Amino acid sequence: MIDINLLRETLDEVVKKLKSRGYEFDTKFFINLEKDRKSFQIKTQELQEMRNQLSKNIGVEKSQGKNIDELMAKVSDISADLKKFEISLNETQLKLNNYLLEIPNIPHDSVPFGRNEKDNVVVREIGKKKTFNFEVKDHVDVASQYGLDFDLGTKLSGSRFTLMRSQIARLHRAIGQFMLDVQVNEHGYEECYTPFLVNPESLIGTGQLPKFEEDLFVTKRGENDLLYLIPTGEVPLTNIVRDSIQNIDDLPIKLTALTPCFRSEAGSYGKDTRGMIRQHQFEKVEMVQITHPDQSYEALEEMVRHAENILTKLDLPYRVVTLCTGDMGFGAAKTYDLEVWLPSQNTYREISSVSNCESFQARRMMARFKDENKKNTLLHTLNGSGLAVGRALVAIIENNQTKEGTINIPTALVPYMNGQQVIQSNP
RNA sequence: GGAGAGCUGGCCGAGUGGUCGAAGGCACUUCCCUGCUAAGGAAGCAUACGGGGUUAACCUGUAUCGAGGGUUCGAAUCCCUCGCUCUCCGCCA
Repeated sequence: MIDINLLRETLDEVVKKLKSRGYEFDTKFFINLEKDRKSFQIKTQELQEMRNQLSKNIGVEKSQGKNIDELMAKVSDISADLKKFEISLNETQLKLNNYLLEIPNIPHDSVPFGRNEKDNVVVREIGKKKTFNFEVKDHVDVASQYGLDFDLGTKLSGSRFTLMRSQIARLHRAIGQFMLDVQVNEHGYEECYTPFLVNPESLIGTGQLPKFEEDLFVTKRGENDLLYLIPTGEVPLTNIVRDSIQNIDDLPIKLTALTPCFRSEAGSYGKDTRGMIRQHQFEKVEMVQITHPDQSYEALEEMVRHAENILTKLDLPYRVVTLCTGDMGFGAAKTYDLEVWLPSQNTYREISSVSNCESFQARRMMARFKDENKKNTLLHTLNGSGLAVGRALVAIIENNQTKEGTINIPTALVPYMNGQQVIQSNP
């Protein structure tokens, strides 16, 4: 949620910035609503003040034995009047709030302008793309013989679900464990195990609700008792600080978790239908940092390095891109994507996304800290993948395939594979 | 799933219809006193939002005693619904 005071004070500027990311702000709607809100609120509070004062007088005069009928009648009138204004005020504030909840974050000034992913800016390309002296296969063709099974995934659940078994299941587990260990042991994140089902408040806090409900899987107990499957570990990790006032000395708070992620991907029916690039369920190691507002952009760069470190250790070629204004996610002020090289597609594909949400989520969550002057101030929240496990598996399979159809296991993962170095038919 | 108890400010804890945003204590901050062992004294100390303003510091108002409704001139206090916590029984990994 963006700061309503920014809208009140610098409306034109905010509207312009939102437009740069493709959001049309309804200025007229907002101004009218805000005008209503103000008049209703002033009137309501005025009447409340009168009522409180007169009611107080009733108590006093009653104890003095005076006749209070006239006063009571008067307050009664005020209360009736007040009720109307209270209802109007509530309705207006609800409307205003609902509108605010659906406005995306304001892009940081350093974010390049652009309309879509074509306008993203490559920051750096790291690692040598391997050359193959044979025709490369994609991960589906390489790994089906080792336990990657899409048919059974479909049988059990439907499209975009995968069953992994034997060596591929093992490798998949190894990747997740390895990534989590690096984030905890080398980068200083606190390891967390989180709920995978969360309440609507949490999803409003991080920005998935109310606007993107169709992307979520929902579970139902009673009619109004909903829990959602987390679309990313960002949700439980970031919401740890919801409705809290943190101590400045505890900042930054660095959290990580290996969690499954569930996405209904409602708007992506035609995309990536083959293989496990785009699944309804996948695992991801998430990094979250809760920082002082002055430090969030340093933290952003640091988190990109933390994600890069994983790719480097896995010996995977990748590039870092800065997302342009038009391609950023809802809550982000600035985002870097890490894209890993996939030889079968002869292209880079997203494997990590690291964002600074500034105070956007913190405002929704009322996540604050006592600043240098003892004033409650909104925190900044950042999140990033470190990394997506399923896509890392794809990248490893494809980049490390051999002419013989075996898969070399990256050195960093060998200890997690009980010393195994190659995936092959009879290990 | 059954039975019972409870939910008040950072914490403990008073308050059962009227001047209560809420006694008292602890913790914390500043100051005073004291030559010193967690000694004494004074003051301050919740959050959100609104209005005004010389727009960081000030003045003022409103709301908030788990949440939401209701009764009432007036609700922390009475009624209803829901949520959460704890105890006992059952069940279970």
